[in-house]
Amino acid sequence: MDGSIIVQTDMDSTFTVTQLCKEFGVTPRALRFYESKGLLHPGRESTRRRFDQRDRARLALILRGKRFGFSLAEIGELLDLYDTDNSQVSQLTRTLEVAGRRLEMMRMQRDELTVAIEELQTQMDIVSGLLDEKKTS
Amino acid sequence: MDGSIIVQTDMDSTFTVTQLCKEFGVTPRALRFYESKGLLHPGRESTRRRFDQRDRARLALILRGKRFGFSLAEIGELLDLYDTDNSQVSQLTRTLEVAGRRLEMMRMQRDELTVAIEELQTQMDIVSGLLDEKKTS
DNA sequence: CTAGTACCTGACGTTAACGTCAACGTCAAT
DNA sequence: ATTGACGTTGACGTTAACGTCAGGTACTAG
Repeated sequence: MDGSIIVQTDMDSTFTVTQLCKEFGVTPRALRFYESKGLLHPGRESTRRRFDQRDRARLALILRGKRFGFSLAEIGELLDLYDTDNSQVSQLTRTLEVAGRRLEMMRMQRDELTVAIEELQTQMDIVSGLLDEKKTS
Repeated sequence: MDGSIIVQTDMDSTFTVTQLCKEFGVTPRALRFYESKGLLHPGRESTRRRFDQRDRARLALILRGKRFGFSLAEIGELLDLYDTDNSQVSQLTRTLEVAGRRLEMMRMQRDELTVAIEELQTQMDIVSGLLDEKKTS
């Protein structure tokens, strides 16, 4: 023996479905769905999926993108841009374009939401007033 | 003088599909959909729909509700509450409950959106910086 | 009688992002 | 040999709020 406790030949980390699921709080179905959409490209270890660091990173980006409200299609596009060549000016520019549009939409959404919140609050105040009258009568 | 210009026997107004559609900017399909969901109850004039003031008012409420992000199901519930007896304390209370929950959700949504906006802005700034470096090199 | 216009009723299609089976494969442990 | 844990591939189901036909009716104008 070469005297070492051989625990893992590849500590270089590769993950199983459930590992990633637990870590990111998603379902296996979701991972498979992302793969089917070309967002992830796990290898196989005799039928079973094996995700490497790159996939892990991509998954993180996917979930972050979702939080931003990007659709999976948009996320896919952005991931592809990252892949091709991160340093190309045109790619970065494109990324900024897409992100910029999303940002604009998010701001609009937020503003509309703010207006709606205020309106609803007003409505509720009115009803609340009515209710008080009823009670004190 | 009551010798007035008699223009319409029923100025008491009843509307046709297209009239309401134009006024509120919705499609006939939408009106029929709302009816199928029990949100509107137009009468018939030999197959054709006739909407009265009450329906018109309900439609207005429906659309307002949508702006607030209520689902049609929730809107239906609220409309029913209005119908049964608008003055009953319990109904008003229920209305406030439902609206309160919605308001809470809207605020959460807005807050999350705000965070996401800031994050995305940060990301963009970073990428933007990268881009500048590339250009000035 | 014939257009034309407005309207009607089904009923299937759409979109996103998975959920939910069913049926089967792999591998370590018993 | 068998049980379990874990995983796999289809493939159809779900939800909301309508869109989009196809094919028929009702009534007015000419």
